[in-house]
Amino acid sequence: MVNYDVPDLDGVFRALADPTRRAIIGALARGPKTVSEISRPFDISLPAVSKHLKVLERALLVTRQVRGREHHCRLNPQPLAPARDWLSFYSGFWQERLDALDALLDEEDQDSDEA
Amino acid sequence: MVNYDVPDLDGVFRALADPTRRAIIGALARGPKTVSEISRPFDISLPAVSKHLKVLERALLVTRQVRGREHHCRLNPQPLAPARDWLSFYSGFWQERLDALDALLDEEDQDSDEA
DNA sequence: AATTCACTTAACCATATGGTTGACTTTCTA
DNA sequence: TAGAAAGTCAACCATATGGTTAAGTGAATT
Repeated sequence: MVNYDVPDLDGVFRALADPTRRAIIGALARGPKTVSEISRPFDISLPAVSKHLKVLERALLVTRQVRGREHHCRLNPQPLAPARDWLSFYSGFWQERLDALDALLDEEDQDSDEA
Repeated sequence: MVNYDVPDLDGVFRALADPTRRAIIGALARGPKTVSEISRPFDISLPAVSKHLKVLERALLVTRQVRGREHHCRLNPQPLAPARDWLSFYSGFWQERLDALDALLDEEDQDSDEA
């Protein structure tokens, strides 16, 4: 049983950690595509693309609709949001605050070293 | 030779695809820590933590400053920004536009099926 | 009915990952 | 100066990843 309540950051980040899969997402952002259409620009075998799609599906980033012998894949960007939020939390506007804090802590460390 | 111009999305996303490493980042966001301090809350061996830190360092997310026998680790959030930007591009406000486009393409597909 | 097309599955390979324990180096301390 | 402390490194293990080719399944075409 998979837990749909807690966002699967592991799966999403792992899915994004491959340039081929990111490119697939980029392609699907322009609209749904069949597996063959997806695989066309890549210099790898169809089974390799099939595996990448399975990883993306496991992360719920891609859904598949079978029509006859064609599998139409579509991007589902929803799971990207928690990942983006996680990253936004740890990067961005409060960076300076962190830097200032680090500098302060460094001074304190040096003070205690010198004491 | 490592390319510092192009952001290493692979490395950053791979580094983030592990809950222990994300927790380490969370801990370091509260200030620099030694390796022992970092490893304390975790139920894994010190070498395991050491490996995680190496992955984070390779992604330039953590820097290390050796003082005597202690290694002080510090979070470097910079590499998170390109990852966050990538995610922001593919999730967020223009989601609705994509949904509308998908729906439109679906209608066209059905039209051509029925023709 | 035979063949081609769109895919998946299976088996295999090399390498990476995440963990362990044990040995080692270096630094601090009693 | 002996020993403890902070870490890394090395070797090992099980499993995952990303790729391949070959075979299999089911739908369209001729």
